[in-house]
Amino acid sequence: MSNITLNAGSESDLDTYEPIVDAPLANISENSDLPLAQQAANVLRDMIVQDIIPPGKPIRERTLAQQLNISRTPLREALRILAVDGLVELLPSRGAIAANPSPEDVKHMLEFLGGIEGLAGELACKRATDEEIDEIRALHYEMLAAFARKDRLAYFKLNQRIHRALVMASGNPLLIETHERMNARLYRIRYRSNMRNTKWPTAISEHEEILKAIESRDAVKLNDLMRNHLGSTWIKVSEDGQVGTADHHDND
Amino acid sequence: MSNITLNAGSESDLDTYEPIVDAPLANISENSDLPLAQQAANVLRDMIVQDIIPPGKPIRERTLAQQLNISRTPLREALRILAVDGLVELLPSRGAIAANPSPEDVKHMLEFLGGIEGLAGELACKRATDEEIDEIRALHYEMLAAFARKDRLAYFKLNQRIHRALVMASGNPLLIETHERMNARLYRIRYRSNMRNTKWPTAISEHEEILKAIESRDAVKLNDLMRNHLGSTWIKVSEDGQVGTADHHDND
DNA sequence: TGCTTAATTTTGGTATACCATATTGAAGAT
DNA sequence: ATCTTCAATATGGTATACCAAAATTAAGCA
Repeated sequence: MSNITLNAGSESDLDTYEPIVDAPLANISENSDLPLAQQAANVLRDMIVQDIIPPGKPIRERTLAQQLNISRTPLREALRILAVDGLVELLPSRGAIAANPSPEDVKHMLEFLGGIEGLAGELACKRATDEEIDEIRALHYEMLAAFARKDRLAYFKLNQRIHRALVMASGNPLLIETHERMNARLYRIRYRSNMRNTKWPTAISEHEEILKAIESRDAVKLNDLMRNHLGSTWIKVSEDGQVGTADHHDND
Repeated sequence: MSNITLNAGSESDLDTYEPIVDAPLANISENSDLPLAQQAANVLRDMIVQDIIPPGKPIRERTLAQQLNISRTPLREALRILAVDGLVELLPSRGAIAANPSPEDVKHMLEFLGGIEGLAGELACKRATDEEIDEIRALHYEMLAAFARKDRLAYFKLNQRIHRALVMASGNPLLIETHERMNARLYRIRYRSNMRNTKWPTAISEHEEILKAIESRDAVKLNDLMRNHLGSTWIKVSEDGQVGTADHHDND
């Protein structure tokens, strides 16, 4: 039984689960033009993605609303939004918990994400501007720099940016949005996987091929590469066994 | 300026826009175990998909809540859900309107849906059970029957069922869900397109090929077929010009 | 001591009240 | 007659109140 709380500085699980270092949380401000529900959804999304709210953890409406200084109404709307996004699971008349995907779920998600990236890569080969490709190349070399320094965090973030840039270059808003959402759902898992990954050189060589493919605008090749690129993530994840934080019937 | 109202029996636009005949609307019942927000989302989804609420039409919370015999709270939650689904557009502090995709949007959606179906088809070739393929074959022949009778409505529904069955056979829940959602967003448009389609025989021959591919479990072939199968829809849509019901600054 | 059951508390679901902003319509000035 | 300005109204956004169903705890029984 773990005891992860909403507050930073909680006690257990920290030896096995390093906190995810990331951008600061989105914050809720009075003078934003966005409705509170939307702002709350953004904050909550960050909290779940960054493992501040770990998988399976019940989300109590009153307490969380109080912490965010909003009422339950916009918070509930935010929860509905995140449920459609797959980051929150709504249990009928039993409230919400942070999504807790099974290993099988993760396998499906990675397969799906690979497919999306493959499609996007194929389209990107046809539609990317030369400037977009230049930027991808630049990111690639930045990533190599992070690799050389063995800076796993920097590597991870650059890796994400490259994939994102490739998908953006597809020019299809639905691919972009779908990619972003699925990425959020997998972020936690891939982050952990990245920090432990022993097959780093393999990933690097795959990326070399990806860069070559987009540079030569080889659509079929890039599709295939990106389709299977995430496979290594799955191997890592499955080797590590643990995917989520399992049951969270305890807390606070 | 059109005058389509929520109530049946409205006046104009009916000569150019036949109502979409479909299954009865989901209904809101007291004794359902689903929360009202979820039920309302289902009803609203049907109303939008079936063009009872036409694209661009403002959705007034109080009036609609009254019509559905619920309060604004669950209705608003439903609107948030549908917004994530892309069926509703939320204008900040100006409420919600039924989604009104531009021709460009539709083009992207069809491209995306084709990609999803291609991926699903490829996986289906590898994973479909023989029984699933049998069922697809059966649906195919039912569809041919509808074609022989020139029963466009029956044809359309069977066509949808075939595509759905193929995607289901992929065994990937995310592909299935994504397909279903995108299908909902395109339903209205494809329905209209189907009712006017002049290249019916072409579609039929494509379906013959699709059936052959899944029967022989030719993954690459089926991917390609399904990927480009929807292209004809776009040609039709773009030829017809009008995609949505344009502006709806008037109403009620 | 362990199990069943009843009282209590917590929690999610829904309705309503209230507020601020946006929209509409009327009045007045040019 | 047209534009401007201001009041009236409608509408979305948020908070709160209330209820019913769960979950928890306490009490009673075997």
